[in-house]
Amino acid sequence: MDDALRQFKSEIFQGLANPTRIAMVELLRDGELSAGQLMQKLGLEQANASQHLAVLRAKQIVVSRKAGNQVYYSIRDRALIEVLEILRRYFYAQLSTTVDLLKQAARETPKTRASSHK
Amino acid sequence: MDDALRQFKSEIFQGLANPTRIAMVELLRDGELSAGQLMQKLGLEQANASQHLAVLRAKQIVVSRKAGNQVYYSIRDRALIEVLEILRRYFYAQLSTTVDLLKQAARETPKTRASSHK
DNA sequence: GAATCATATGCGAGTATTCGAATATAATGA
DNA sequence: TCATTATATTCGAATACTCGCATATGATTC
Repeated sequence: MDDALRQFKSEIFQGLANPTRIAMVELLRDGELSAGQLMQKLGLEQANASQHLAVLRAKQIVVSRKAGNQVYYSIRDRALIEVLEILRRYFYAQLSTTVDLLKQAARETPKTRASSHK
Repeated sequence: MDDALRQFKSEIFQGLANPTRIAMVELLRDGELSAGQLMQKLGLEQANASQHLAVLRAKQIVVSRKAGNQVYYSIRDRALIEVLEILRRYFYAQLSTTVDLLKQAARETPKTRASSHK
């Protein structure tokens, strides 16, 4: 039954494993938006936006609500926002580590900058 | 520069978008393990384990430490454990919602169980 | 009903992932 | 040096993803 959980997690991750879809989820952070609004805000082809939304739906990341002519999307669970937030902090932690390493490398080999790493 | 962050996030997600790799990260939760230990605990082909570990390395999810003959892996940042933990809670929340829906459906159509949802 | 707007789906090409089998490398010990 | 152990890399086939283009569906308005 643990397998089911890992399967579930990996599908969530797969759903989020694309920058466009992450942008969509981030835009939905503060409330629902229609497919058209998402498409416009992200400058996507209509079909492409719809395909990405289909993935997010399939992976249970968003839910959709039909209102007349259009379809409104919202995040199914705030937990996912929390996940993105953790990764944001992680990113900056990583970033400063990297910057520190670069600074250190620069100090150790001050003559040439950018000593190509293979 | 927000694009870079989304790119980064999506790569992390891509790295975790596979049940085997999730299992690896979970096994590393309590400390480092060698490639061989991971392979054995998960019953993987040696090459396959190594490939998955390469992905986890490439996506900056784990770090490796060589000790003599073998290579020990550990999680680069506890944040990732936290992410998995959030998804675990999310999973059970989803699960009970689903169970509730099924119970409700069963109550509404008590004669036949499993009215195939297409 | 016809025209239109919002969204979804199907198709095909290009690219990326995943796996097992085979091979390569690197450290250890005889 | 040779053999052995631990790990990594390469290759090829199968599968999956992503995109643009074309087409389909569904609601609204005339």
